[in-house]
Amino acid sequence: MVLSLHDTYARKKRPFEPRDPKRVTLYVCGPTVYNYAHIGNARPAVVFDVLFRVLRRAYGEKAVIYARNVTDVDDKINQAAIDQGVPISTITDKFAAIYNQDMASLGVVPPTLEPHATAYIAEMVDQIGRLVDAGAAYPAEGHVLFDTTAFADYGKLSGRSLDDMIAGARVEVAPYKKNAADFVLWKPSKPGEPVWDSPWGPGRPGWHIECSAMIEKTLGLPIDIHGGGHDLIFPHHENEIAQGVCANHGAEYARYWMHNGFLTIEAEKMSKSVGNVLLVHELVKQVPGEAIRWALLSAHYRAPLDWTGALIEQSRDNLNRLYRVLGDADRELAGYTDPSILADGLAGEPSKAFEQALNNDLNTPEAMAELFRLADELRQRLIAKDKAGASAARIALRASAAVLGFLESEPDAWFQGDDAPLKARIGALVAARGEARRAKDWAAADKARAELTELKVEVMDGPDGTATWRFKD
RNA sequence: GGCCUGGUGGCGGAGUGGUUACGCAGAGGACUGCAAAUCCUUGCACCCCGGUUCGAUUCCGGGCCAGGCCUCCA
Repeated sequence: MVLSLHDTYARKKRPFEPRDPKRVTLYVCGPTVYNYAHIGNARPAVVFDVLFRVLRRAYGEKAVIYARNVTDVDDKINQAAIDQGVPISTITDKFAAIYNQDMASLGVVPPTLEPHATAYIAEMVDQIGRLVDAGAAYPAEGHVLFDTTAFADYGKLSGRSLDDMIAGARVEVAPYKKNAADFVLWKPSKPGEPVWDSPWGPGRPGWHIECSAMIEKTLGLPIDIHGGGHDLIFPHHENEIAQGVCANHGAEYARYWMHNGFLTIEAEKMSKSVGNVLLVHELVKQVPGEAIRWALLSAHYRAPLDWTGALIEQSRDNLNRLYRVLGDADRELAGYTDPSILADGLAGEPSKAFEQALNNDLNTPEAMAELFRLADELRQRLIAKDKAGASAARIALRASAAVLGFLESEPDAWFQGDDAPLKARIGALVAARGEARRAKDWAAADKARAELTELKVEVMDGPDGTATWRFKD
């Protein structure tokens, strides 16, 4: 089955056909590194991580080039540097590293390339120069502005006309702009801000030019897929197209545009003023990264997602269910050697239904429902004592889940953590309870269970005094 | 005001022109020393109004509601 993706530009789902199946290119707008990433920042990172994984499965690991930029020149960064009295790089290095750590904790695999804006200033200056030469940009009072009337398709991605934009302009138009909708490509730096030389005077690049220059340099036009948050469609992506096309004699810029929906917190927009900004850095201390990832993928990527306490609880419960089956399977199948694995040495393939769900514009909720069907299949095989069938089901479940970045832990580690001394203590209590149950000393058995409950441990008794246990959430 | 999303059962959330999503929570049963886990059974839905149709939650038109963008914002 063919992968089909919703293209914002075409406003419909289209079969995905890369320009060159041996070199599939994906670009996603990454973080501005001046602060910790919040859960809203994490959504595109996780969504496009899934796309990256799907593309790599389809075209091969080496065939997919995924670039996610790091914006390290920006007003907010400058302000943070001034506030803290440190060089810009102190801020950007720190938060770029933290961003990568946080994303890794959510199971996001590193992109192929992570271009930093400050490493591509020369390319930006070059692209601005070509825009000026092409008559699509003009210098004015130390700035260089893009002339939006020079690009006939300006507004096509976001569905706006220039008239709309002028009518809707809520900001005072700078006097040096020819048209209200014109945007900055280059601007003079204020004292104390980072500054680079350019033919139009010292200064720094505008925000939009970063991405188009880096795309041109790192991936080459046209790229196959450009992704980002829904809120970036206008003006950021609209402007990128204008720059990329006009600087390259009308060449195509990106062949598919994908945008993930907005995330709210308890039905409210996340903002500092509301005080509901949820940092990934803090969240991963409270819940497993996989559960956060599950929550982010539990809605289709284009749909709005409301982040609530109930959502994250439910996500953890969902994973618990899958890990429980897996744990039972591991116990039942201990010592069982699967002949199919020996035969071809394959790690296993996801189920057909699972792949179909993902191929249908990354329908992660349906794919996750398929994980439950596979888990159910596994459970039924275990009940039927069908070891070969159970083994096959376990492989399908793990292989499918792996495409989404789930079930990456061992079940015992998921439920029991890695605190060895504590585990030893719990193990002793569980054993004591088992002894008591064999002796039918119910009082002693209940006492051991009560002590375990105090440690937030749940015991699951088996026959003959055997038992498994896990931490309650 | 313009543009873009979305509106499904108690909750989260897919999908479909006419049969089950799936998960969580709830109810009943089995199992269990009692539990937990597990299994079986089960109730609960498609924003409103028109239209197309034998038949619409699904297609078309209109409306209402919620969120986002139009200024930095994923």
